[in-house]
Amino acid sequence: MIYINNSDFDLRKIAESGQCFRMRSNAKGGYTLVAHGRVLNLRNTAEGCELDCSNADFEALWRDYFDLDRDYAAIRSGVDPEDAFLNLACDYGRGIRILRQDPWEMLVSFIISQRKNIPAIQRCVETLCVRYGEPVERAGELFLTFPSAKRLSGLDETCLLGCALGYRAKYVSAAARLVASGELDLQKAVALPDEALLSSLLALPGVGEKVANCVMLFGYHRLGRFPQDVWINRVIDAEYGGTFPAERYPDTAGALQQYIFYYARSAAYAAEKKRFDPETMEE
DNA sequence: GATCAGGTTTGCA
DNA sequence: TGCAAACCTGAT
Repeated sequence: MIYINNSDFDLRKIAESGQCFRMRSNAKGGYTLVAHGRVLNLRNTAEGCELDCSNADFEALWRDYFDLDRDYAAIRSGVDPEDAFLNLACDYGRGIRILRQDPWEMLVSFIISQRKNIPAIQRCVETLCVRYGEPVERAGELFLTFPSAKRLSGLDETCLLGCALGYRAKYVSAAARLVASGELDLQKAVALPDEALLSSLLALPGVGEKVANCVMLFGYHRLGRFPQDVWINRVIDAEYGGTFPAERYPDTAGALQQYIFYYARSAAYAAEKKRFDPETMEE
C-alpha cells in the first residue's frame, strides 16, 4: 500500500473534474481506475489517500500519472491577486491535479465527448472497453483496458455505432485507421512543440480546437493549453467580459482551466451568481 | 414530442 | 470571417 498525504490531492475532485472517464466510485467507498493497462484502487483513510499498489508500481507509474512531483500550490499562488474570481476558483478546486493519461485514450474519449454530457461519455467509453478492451485480472476481478487503435481500426463502423457513438463513429474509425497504420504516431508526437502538435491533431476529422486542446492537456500534459467548452465560455463571458487572460499563464493555464471548470459547475458558484444577479432566476 | 447537451463540419452570406 | 444548421443518442 502507498499513502499520499498531500493537501493538493483530492480524490473526489479529481474524479469529478471531467478529465478522466474511467475513474469510478467502487463498493468500498473509494475509486477504481483503469489506466495504462493497469488497475488501481484508491480510497481515503485516516493515514491519507491509500493506493493499493506496490512501491515499485507507484514509482514506475502512478507517481507520474498523478503528477505528484508538481507543486500545485505554486501554480495557484501565481494567479493575479487582483483576479478575485480566479482566486475563488483556485481555493474551491484545490486538490485537483492534471493526470498524465494515454494520448490515444484521450483522443478517442474527447472525440466522443462532443455534444454529450459526462455520464453519457463514461457509458460510451465503458462500452468500448467492455466489448473491445483487453482483460486485466485484479484480485480475482476482471477489468478491461481501453481498446487499442489496432483493435478499433479492425472493426466495422456499425460496431462503433452499437456503442452509441452516433455520428462520431466515423471520426473514431478514421482516427483508429490513421494511428494503426502508423500514418499518425501519437507517441512520436510527444516530442512536438505545442503548435505542431495542435495542427497535427486538428488535421483529424472530428477534432476541432476544443477537442485538440483537451487531448494536449490531458494526454500530452501540455499545461499551458486552455480548452474552452461551453462552461468555460459562460464563465469567461460572465466574469471576464469575453476573454480570459490565458497568455498571462503560459505554463499553467490548463491547470487553472480545471479549477475554473470544477468551480463553474458547482452549486457554490451557482449560489454566488444568484446572490449577485437576481435576473438569473428568470432564465 | 420538443429541446438540449462539455462540439465539429458544412454550407451560405 | 462569421453564423446557422445538421449530426446521433439519451435525458428531461
